[in-house]
Amino acid sequence: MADVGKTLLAMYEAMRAHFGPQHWWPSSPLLAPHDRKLEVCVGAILTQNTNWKNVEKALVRLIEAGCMNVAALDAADGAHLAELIRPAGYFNVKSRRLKNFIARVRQVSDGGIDGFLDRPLGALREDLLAVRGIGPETADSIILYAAGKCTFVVDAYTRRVVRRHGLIDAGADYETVKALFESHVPPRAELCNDYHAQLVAVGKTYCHPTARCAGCPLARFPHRAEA
DNA sequence: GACCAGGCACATC
DNA sequence: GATGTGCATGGT
Repeated sequence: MADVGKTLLAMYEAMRAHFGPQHWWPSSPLLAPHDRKLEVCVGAILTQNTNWKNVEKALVRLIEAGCMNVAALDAADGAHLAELIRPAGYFNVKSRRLKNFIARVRQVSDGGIDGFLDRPLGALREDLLAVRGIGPETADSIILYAAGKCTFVVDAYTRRVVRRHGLIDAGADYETVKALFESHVPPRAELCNDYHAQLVAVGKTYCHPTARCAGCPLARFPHRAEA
């Protein structure tokens, strides 16, 4: 516990050296630049408890149907929207969640996704969390990857890695884990972005109940082997 | 055929 | 306030 900040940065450097930059959003080639931010928002909702490959299929279907814009999503019939996003699973609930999100966007910024996102981080986060179907992880994903503002996204992988490395209590909630990173890691959006992606890579490849620590870029940092 | 994947809302205890 | 359950597809 000598210097948590140094440890967290060293862990990041080790992961990045091992996996290379992860190029998470907004690097998807699916859309023209002016629609990219909306695509990220939609993707953040569709990826809830869902493999990203399936989300991409749903995003392509929305784009091909001409629905990847605020007006079209707002006007779309819920059942039709559900059918379009079917490959991403949970299509009925996610259709409602998308409609809830779009309604909030129109309410706040008179229709534009840029106007909605380009506001102070606190107000934006509060608005997102008020949408039924958007929890803290999805809200922070939108803030970081769509709005490009610096916030730390915490997911199951993040929790598991910091817990195993003794950086946080077992019962720590979302905001506590988020605060750990935000109080020790330089507040740069690119860093928040790639750090989260690196943690996911470690979590998928090494840091889970059945995997071994051998080969993990974080193996040289103090940790427990068990889940 | 079981299990998991870039969660959240709601019911229940 | 902690824990359990439904939502649903596609890949391994």
